[in-house]
Amino acid sequence: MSDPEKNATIGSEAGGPGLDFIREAVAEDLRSGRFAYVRTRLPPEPNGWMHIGHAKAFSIDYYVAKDFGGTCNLRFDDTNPAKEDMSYVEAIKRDTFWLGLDCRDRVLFASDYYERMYELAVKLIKKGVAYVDDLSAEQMSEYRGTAVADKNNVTHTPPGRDSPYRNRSVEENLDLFERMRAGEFADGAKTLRAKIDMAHPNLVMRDPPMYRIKREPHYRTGNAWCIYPMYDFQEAMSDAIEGVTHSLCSLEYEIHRPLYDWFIREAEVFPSRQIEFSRLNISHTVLSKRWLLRLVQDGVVSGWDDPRMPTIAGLRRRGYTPEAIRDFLGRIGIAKTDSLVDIQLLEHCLREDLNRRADRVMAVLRPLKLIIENWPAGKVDELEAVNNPEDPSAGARKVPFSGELWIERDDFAEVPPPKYFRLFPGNSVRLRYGYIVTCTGFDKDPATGEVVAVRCTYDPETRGGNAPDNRKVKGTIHWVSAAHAVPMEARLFDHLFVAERPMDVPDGVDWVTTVNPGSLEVLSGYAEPCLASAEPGRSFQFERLGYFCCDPDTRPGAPVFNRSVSLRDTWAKIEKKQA
RNA sequence: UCCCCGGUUGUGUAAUGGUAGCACGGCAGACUCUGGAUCUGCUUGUGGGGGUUCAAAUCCUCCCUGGGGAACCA
Repeated sequence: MSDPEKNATIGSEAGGPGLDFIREAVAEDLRSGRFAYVRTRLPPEPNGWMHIGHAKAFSIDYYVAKDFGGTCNLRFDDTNPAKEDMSYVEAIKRDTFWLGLDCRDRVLFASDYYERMYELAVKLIKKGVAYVDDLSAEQMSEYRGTAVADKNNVTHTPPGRDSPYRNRSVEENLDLFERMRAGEFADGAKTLRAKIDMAHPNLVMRDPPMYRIKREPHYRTGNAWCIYPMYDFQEAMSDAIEGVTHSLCSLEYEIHRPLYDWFIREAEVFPSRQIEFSRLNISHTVLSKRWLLRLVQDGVVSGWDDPRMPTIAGLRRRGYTPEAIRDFLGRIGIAKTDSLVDIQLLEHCLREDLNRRADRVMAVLRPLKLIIENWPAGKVDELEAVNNPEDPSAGARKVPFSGELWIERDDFAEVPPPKYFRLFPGNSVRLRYGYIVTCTGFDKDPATGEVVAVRCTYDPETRGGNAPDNRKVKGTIHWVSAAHAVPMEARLFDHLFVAERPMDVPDGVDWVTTVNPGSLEVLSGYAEPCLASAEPGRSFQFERLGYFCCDPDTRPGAPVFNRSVSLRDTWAKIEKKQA
């Protein structure tokens, strides 16, 4: 790595109006000389799957460093062996890099600093600002005090009480801490605590624990340690060890900042600066490891990578691109207000990205037979279709056309509603890239009354969809030649929750039960021949229907597609208004 | 007021004492071989009251209101 100081830039665009408050603070720190360079870190705990909320936090860290010519570490905060695992490390790395946050050369682990942190803890003991306590967890909690509501519902925080072990001598504390490490005491029997102020109005500052005894094999250090640092001490020390200038985190840690600063001051280490921002909330979904875990465990979704999940793995499987996600994260901004971002913005970003890049194809999701009565028996026409009108370099392809086609059930109406300009008896539509046809009638199942086939005649002069007589045909519908169609499965998704804020449920209602029952719909349809060989992960636009991504469940000859997002559907709006 | 942090159109964000702007959504129209895309227009906002000032979203003050805060989790 080159000298970071040489790379520090305030940047022409960095420093003026329009900067978010974090970049503003960073620019000021560079200007004032508080820091000579910028270094941030992504601090995941490897205990679960990464979701788009993490992606927001990560990209703030990553791009703040990048914008100021600094560096960004990917540091795993792995100090709770009970929950952590190497598989999560790999999953988080994969998702982070996939998003384009490339910290490949700077992957670090807090667990590599255990020895150094231990030494720093000893330093605090020697300074007389840390002590070994024998209180149990329950006792400690009771001694620290708690916020209580009085009869007027005003909460108060009475001062806490000193532990009887608070005034042990430095020598005794040193000895005890060493023996904690050596494994002489049972789990939970002792803790190392910072000696701050048991009457502090901020509960976090009332002699918080720094180390606990926990005999649990660690996924990286095995049984080398039986004591593990707690978050506040670990975070401050890890940041210092790495020379992190700006330790960016979400608002929930705001109240921990005084403690973060206290540890830095007392340990006399590199003075990282913690800055907090609000975490991401998105409407109609939940963004919390614990809640997402619940959805997986209860079988509400098929797994962490279910396409309805807001996890990175889920979004990827759904068909989200890194570009779309990054665009979204850029648009929502950075602030300290509690916000709820409309999921429509995320969907908009995907549409915009895929519109530029996805090849168009034709597929029918709810098939209805269309019979062209005057089509020469056995004739097959090869018609040329444009792959992507937004991208001429995508070229064109041939699509087979014959006398029996599949069309969308929605594209025929026995009795047309107002402003309907698709197929109905007597009306003409254009078959996309094909011919203009006129509806002559339809067949009904005598028993059920269901329309089973639509009949029409075609105009041979209109090959390719052009009308030589310049007549106006309002509707253009998509189709698939029945004889050439590839059967396929389409999975349609709706919001995971109907409610904007799924967690806001009345007392006594379990939020999990409010999952949108219509969030998954599986259809059997037909696609044009080129989709027979679609590769998992590839995205297409099914004309007039939406963007679809080929799912890993795809088997040879049996493609499966996930609808990533629908197209904007003006007709659906009109229909809704009419209803 | 136990402590901390917030409150700008429906949503998210900008304006750093000097024209309240942008994006998404919504609505209307143009165009179109996707009722797609694209383009144009429109609408609506500084939580409230006082104060300082020529001038306040911005500074002061009181009130209202939302979030966070006791873990041997991070």
